[in-house]
Amino acid sequence: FYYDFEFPEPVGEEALERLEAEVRREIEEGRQWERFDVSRDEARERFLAEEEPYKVELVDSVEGDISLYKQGDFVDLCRGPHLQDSKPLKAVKLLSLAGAYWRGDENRPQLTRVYGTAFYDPKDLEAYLHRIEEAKRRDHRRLGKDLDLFEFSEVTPGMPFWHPRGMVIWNVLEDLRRRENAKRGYSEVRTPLLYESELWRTSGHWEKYQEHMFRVEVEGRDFALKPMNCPGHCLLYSLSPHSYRELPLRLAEAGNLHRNELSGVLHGLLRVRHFVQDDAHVYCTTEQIHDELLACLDYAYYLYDLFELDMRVELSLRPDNKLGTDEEWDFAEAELRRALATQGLEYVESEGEGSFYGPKIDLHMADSLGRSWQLGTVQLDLQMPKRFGLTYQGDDNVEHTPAMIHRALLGSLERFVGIYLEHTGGDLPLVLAPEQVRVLPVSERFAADAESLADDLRVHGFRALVDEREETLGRRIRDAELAKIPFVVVWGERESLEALAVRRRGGEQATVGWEALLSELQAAAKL
RNA sequence: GCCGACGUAGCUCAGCUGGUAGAGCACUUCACUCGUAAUGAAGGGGUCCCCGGUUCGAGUCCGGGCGUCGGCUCCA
Repeated sequence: FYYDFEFPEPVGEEALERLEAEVRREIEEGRQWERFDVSRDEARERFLAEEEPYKVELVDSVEGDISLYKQGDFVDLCRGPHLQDSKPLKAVKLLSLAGAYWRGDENRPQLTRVYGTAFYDPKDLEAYLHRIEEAKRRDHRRLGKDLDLFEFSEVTPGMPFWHPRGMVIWNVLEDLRRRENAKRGYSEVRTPLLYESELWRTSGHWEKYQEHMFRVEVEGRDFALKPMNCPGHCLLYSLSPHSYRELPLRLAEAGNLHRNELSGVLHGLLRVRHFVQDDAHVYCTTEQIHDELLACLDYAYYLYDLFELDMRVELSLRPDNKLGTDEEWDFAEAELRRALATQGLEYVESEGEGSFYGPKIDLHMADSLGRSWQLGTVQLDLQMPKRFGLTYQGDDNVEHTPAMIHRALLGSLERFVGIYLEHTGGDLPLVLAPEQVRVLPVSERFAADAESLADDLRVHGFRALVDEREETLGRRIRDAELAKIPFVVVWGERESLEALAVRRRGGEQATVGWEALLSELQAAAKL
């Protein structure tokens, strides 16, 4: 609802508290809101008289008649519907203050936005706040600390330090990437981290993104760390001549990328300044575009299915600052739509959200608080190859310009791990669990046996450790549970290889033989 | 970058109106040799984010910076 409030200066938490008290008081006293429609001119005149330039602007930008709502003497714009009476409101909480640019434009003034929520039942408010608290326990930044996966340092903001346990996850993903790339006809390449600014001018990134690049001056020459792999790949392509027989040429590289993101947007692993994408660029003929797009989407969904992820699909169309002609964009957008249709994917279209060199299919997932993050992307680019003068010799003995598909499927590995931690709440499947099995000797007497059991597991390729600390069994069970270890094997007087005491994450217990345990682990560890 | 909040031990946090720092967990040592989510005792550990100012004296007050969190904008 709208509320007329003189904001105390300075705007801050104290103001928020005062506002909340005021709102509570008014609601308790009871307020009514009444709707009435007026013509645009009438609305305009009213807000002009009130010296409300923002409201005048809103009136001017709306089509047709205007609906207003009235509370006592206070009248404001509202498209409606609007609550008519405050009586049913039983719980109100103002959550936070934030600056928000007027009409979402950073070049315009910033107004103070108040976030709040209201419920018909105080219990619902409590439940809502509880849900937010719960979500915080799934926060990947929390889990990264608790599970000893990664951390950050003030000395290099936005650049993760991966701990040994985090690297286990990383390497599993990296192995998967290598294996599937090999299967799907990609060639692995490796390109430099630093390039002279000349390269970025050629690609067009310099003009748009130079403030966001890490620049290095060496002996009077201006270098920049690569913020993406594509120009390097184009450069690589251009270094030797190509025949149509080589196409499609699929170049893959999990290169280290640096982007100097604005300090205010950094967010754990989900938005970082140093990251690695499971990146690849496919150079192909026009005729090959469709099949290559399909192969990319197929590959992407193969990965998402492995991890049981539901992606939101967005088709991002030509932006204002696009390179190339409308005809090229018509063609590229149509190709992406056709691929999505063939693949049978539901998607929403986003005008103006495409990259400057081409439209893209973006694959999004939500974090624990419902915020949406882009993971995968498949982009069709007809511009970079031209800018880099890339060619291939056709069967007609004439030089042609190839098309280029940019694709990252998990997206950045950092972001993928972050989102996946939130998705699973840290209960990683066996394949990704840094420590898969923990063996607990009941007492010191059984330590040697426990160690040899863990050894056997390691020989079979599992990540198994023994917790030999002189702590009670209960204590070590608890620690294993908190560390979210998928399998705990207790070894003592009563156990033998025929009868192992196996506890699964969550508390379920069973007695199983060695062979059975091994085959269960092997089945679960397959990716 | 912008708006708001926050920054104290490895972690989570307490520290009232300025008098030079504390808890729980973790860690170390000792005792216990243990049966499915916390055994007990003792001990070590701090540039109170950084720089400057006010003051006899600053974790505490003021200014600037850095970082983090929630939004906004951005995301090649």
